[in-house]
Amino acid sequence: MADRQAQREKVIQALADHLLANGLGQTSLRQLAAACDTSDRMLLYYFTDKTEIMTTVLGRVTEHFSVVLDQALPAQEMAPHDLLLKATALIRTPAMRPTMRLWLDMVAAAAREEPPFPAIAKSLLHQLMHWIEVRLEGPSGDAKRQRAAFLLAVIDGIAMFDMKGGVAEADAAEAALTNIAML
Amino acid sequence: MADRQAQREKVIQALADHLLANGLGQTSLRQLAAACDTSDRMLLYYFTDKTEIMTTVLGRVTEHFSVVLDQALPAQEMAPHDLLLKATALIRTPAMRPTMRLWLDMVAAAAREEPPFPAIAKSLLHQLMHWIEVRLEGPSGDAKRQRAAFLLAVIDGIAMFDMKGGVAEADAAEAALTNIAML
DNA sequence: ATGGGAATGTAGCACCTATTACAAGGATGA
DNA sequence: TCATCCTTGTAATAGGTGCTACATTCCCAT
Repeated sequence: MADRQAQREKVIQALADHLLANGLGQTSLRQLAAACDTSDRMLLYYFTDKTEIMTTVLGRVTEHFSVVLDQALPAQEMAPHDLLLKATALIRTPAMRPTMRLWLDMVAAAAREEPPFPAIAKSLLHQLMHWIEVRLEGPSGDAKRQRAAFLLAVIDGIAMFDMKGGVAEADAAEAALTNIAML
Repeated sequence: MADRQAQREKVIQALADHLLANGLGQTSLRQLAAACDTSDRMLLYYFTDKTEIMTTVLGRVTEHFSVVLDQALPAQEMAPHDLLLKATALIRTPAMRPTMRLWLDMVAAAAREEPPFPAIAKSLLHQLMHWIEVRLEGPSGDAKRQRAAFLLAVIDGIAMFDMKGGVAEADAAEAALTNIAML
């Protein structure tokens, strides 16, 4: 019998992949179990709760998300405009789509005050804000935080177009970015 | 017995309110029935399907949404900057919050390719684009469409902050709007 | 080899889901 | 008055949900 801790680790990875591929819609214990080739019984042996499963797996996903973002764009200050273009292009990458879709699912659940999603969403939001602030040139302070929030809104808004089936609108908004100036 | 058509109409209204108040999370037939003071049995007498219930009610909600938007801001051309400020303030109104939350739920469901949401989301997206283009000064064409898409991305992105529990970030992004210039 | 504990399977619980079959109420036209 | 049809209730279907009780198998230390 492979020892419990190792098995649990494999399950977390498999479930992370499953959530990325299928979103928060197909998450009954039986479906999750099928996705990682075990039984619902065993899932509740590795974890105490369905809640613990979800928080653990989603925690893993968001960790990975942060790492990917950090590696994709060096943590080096740049002009707002450059950051806007690069971050938007990065986040609209096909490889990023599953992650963004899952992120959207989580935000929706958070907006509906469904634990544990509000906490997860807020935490990831702060991480994203930090990711931007680190890469944004200029002195820290309220002004920088405001610019960062604006950039994140734009990037997120454009990514959201893709989720709505509005690829054309996303392309259009991205094209418009070249004509934006931030004072 | 109040005639079927009239009763059906009342039910649609009550369910629209219920969805606005509770999102797409609490939508079992029994819950819907309780929300409009009838029985699940009767819901399936007024409508053929749960799907028909949802499409009808959500259609009503989006219709109402469009009307509210049209009435809140006169259909008159203005500078991009003005439109951006006014639309953002409008959409962040507390009264708008239920609608935005439901809209978010629908986008999430659409992203997960769950019928009938992709169609609904795309349609509403086009309505919003049109709403902006009508109010945006300057000649029509690709350039205008791009600016409109950008504006919608910003507005939506800021509204999304509120959904994530990031009121502070939404405020910050809104404050940053005064320093944005569109060429 | 054997006892003990960890790992896993089987079966079931009580509850929820959309939907339907059947029957009964109630009004309405003949 | 009676037959008919529109409306509504009751109850059941077949399946899904998170979770648990019990039993079994398996490995490892003694």
